[in-house]
Amino acid sequence: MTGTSPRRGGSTLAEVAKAAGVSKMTASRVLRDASGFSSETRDRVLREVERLGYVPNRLAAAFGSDQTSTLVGVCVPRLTSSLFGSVLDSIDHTLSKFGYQTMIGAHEQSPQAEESWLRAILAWRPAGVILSGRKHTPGTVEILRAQSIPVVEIWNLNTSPLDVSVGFNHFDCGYEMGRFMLGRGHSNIAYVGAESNAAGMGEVRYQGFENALADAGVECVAKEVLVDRPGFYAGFYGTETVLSRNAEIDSIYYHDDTMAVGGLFYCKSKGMRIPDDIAIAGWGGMEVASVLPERLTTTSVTTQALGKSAAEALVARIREEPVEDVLVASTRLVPGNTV
Amino acid sequence: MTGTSPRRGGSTLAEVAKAAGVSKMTASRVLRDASGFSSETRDRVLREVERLGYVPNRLAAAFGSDQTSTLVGVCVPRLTSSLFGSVLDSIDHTLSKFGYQTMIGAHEQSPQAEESWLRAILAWRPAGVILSGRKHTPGTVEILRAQSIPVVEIWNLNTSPLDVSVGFNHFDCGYEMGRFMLGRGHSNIAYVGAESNAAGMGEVRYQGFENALADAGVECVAKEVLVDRPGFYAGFYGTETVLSRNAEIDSIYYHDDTMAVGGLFYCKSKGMRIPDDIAIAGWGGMEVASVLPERLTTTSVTTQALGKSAAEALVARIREEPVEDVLVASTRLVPGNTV
DNA sequence: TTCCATTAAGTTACCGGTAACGTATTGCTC
DNA sequence: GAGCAATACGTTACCGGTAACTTAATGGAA
Repeated sequence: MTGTSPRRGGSTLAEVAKAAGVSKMTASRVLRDASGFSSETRDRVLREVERLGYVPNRLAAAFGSDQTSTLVGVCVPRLTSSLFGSVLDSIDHTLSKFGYQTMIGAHEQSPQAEESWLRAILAWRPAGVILSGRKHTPGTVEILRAQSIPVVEIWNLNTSPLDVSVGFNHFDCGYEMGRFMLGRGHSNIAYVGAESNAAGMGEVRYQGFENALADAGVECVAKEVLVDRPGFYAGFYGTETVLSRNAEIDSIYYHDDTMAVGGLFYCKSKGMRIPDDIAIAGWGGMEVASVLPERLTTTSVTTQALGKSAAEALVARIREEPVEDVLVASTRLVPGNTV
Repeated sequence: MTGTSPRRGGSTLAEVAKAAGVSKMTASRVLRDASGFSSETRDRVLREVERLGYVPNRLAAAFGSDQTSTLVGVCVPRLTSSLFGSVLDSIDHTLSKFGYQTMIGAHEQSPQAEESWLRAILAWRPAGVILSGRKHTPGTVEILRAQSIPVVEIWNLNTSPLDVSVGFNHFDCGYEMGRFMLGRGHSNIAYVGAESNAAGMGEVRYQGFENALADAGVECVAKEVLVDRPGFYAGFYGTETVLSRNAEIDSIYYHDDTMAVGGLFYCKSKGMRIPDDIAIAGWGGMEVASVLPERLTTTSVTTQALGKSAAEALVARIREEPVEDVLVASTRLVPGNTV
C-alpha cells in the first residue's frame, strides 16, 4: 500500500553517524550519554537522530553487549485478580522508570507452568525475573542456579529465598486473624478457600490460622478448599457446602475478600445475621469490601509497596548493589464488624 | 558465591554443534525443525542440547534474522481491572501458544502514555502490537505507519482501524441499555462514570445511551463522570453526588458493574428500594454481580473471546495471512431485576 | 620546551544466531 | 552410464549495536 516499505525499524546508528559526520561509536556514546564527546558533536548527532526518526535497536544492544539486557520476566498466578494486578502494575511502573521492559506470564499456581514459562523467558536473556509461585519445581531451581540470574520471589515472605524475597507474612496474617476471631468468642470456626492448581499462599495463611486455634486448644471444625479460582462465586458456593455439612459453624475465615464477600452474600441470602449468627473474615483489604454496608473484617495489604520494593530490589541486584535478602511488605488486621 | 559463573546463558549453538560433530547451521536447522538433516543427525544434536542444557538465544535469533522477532507489545488501560485482566490473560495465553512473548504496558487512558510506551516497545522490534486506547496521538499513528508494523486495536470496535480492530460495540451496548431502561418506564435517567485521564470507552457507551434516550425524546437528567478509576468506590460516591444534586432521578446507568455495585450499596444504605425507588444498570457482566441478592441488569461481554481473537488476528497479520479488518466480540444485555 | 594526563574521537572485533549459497553424495530415469 | 534432482550437509557473510583498544589534539606542570 505505502509502497516499498523501508527496512523494518527505520534507520540505523550507522546512518545517523554518517549523517552527523562521526563514527558509529561516537553516536553510540552520545545516545547512551556516556562521556567522550563534545557538546557540538552531541547536538549534531541528536539533530540527525531527530531528523531521521532513529529508533535504537534494543535487540541488537542487548545481544551485542552481554549482561545489558533490560528485559525482566514477571510471572504471577493470574492476571484477573485485583491484588496481583496492582502488584504487576506497580512492578511495571517501577521497572519502566529504570528503563526495563516487563514480560509477563501466569502460572495459576502450577509449578510446572512456572517452569515452562521460565524456560521460554530465559531464551530472551532477561536481566532478572520475578516469581510468585509458592513452590518451584526442582527444574526451576536448577535452571535459575545454572543461569545465575537475579531472582526476586514475591508475594510470600520466604526466609530462605533463592536470591531475594519480598512478600507478606501470610502465616502471621492467618495467625493474627485466628487469635482475633477466638478473642471475639468464636469457637466453631471454619476455613473456606480455593486453589486452581496446587496450593498457593492461602494455604500458608490457613496454617497460621490453624496454629492460632491450636495454641488455644481449638480445632478448625471444617476446611473447604474448592478446586477453582478464588472469587466471589467460589466464596458463595464454598460457604453453602461447608454450612450444609456442619450447621454448628459460627465463623468462617476466607481465602480472601472476594470469597468473603461471596460468603457474606450467601449467608445473608439465608437470613443469617452477621456477625451474630455467623462471623466472616477475609484477606486483602480489597476495594469491593469498602462499599458494603458491613465493614468486612480483613487484613489489608500493601500491594503497591510490594511491587515497588520487588522491582527496586531486582534492579539493585542487577546492578550488583547491596540488597536485603528478605523484605517484608506490611499487612494490618482491620477489625470490621463482621467478626 | 557459586564461584566463577560461566558465560551468562550457558552454552551456545556452536558448542552444541561441535559436540554433535556437525556445523552450527545443521544444528540450527534441527532446532527450528527445518528440513535438511537426517534423523540420526537430529537425535545426535538433540542429545547434546539436552546434555548441555542449551537454551537458545532468542535475542540473537530475533536480531540476526530481521523480521523474525517473536515479541508482541500489549498496552491496556490498567492491570487492576478484572475485565482487562481477563483479556490480557487470554491474549498472553494465545500468543504463547504461537510462540510469542507478551510485553505489557498500561496507559490509564492517556494517549501520551500510550505513545511513550509505544516508542519504548518499538526499540525491541516487536512483531506486532495490540493497543486499547480510544484515541491515539498523531505521533502514535505516525510511528506505526512509519514502522509498518501489524497493529490490532482492541476493546472498542473501530470501523476504520489503523490495521485490524477487534472489539465490543460499546455504542450499541449503551443504546440497547438506554432502550431497555426506557422500556421499563424510567424517565429520570442519570449516568455515572469515572475516567482516570481522557475519556475511554465508557464515554462511547454513554453516547449510545444518550442517543437511545434522545430517540425517545428523553434527556439524560444528569451525567457525573468522576476523575478517578472506575471501581466500587467511585460508584458509591458518584451516586451520592448525583443523587444529592437531583432527587428526581429514578434510574442510573453506570460505567461498569463495579461502579453499579458501588452505587447499589449506596442506594441500599439510604434505604432505597431497587428497582422501585431507583433502578441500576451496569456493564461488563462481572463476577461480583453474580453473588448479589439482586440480579444486576448489565451487559455481559466476552473478554476471553476478545483476547483470543485479537491475538489470533495479530498472528495472522504477522504471518501475512488474510484477516478480517474488523472483528466484533459479542455482548449481550442481561436483564436482571435491578431495572 | 618537554612530558604527561585528559579529552575527543576512530578502529577493530565480536555477540549468536540465520539467510543465501555452494558442494558432495545418493538414487533414479532414460 | 550419463544426466539430473533431491538430500544432507558445510561456508560465508551479515544483522546493529557495544567493549576494548588505539590515536590525535590540547593544555598544564615541571
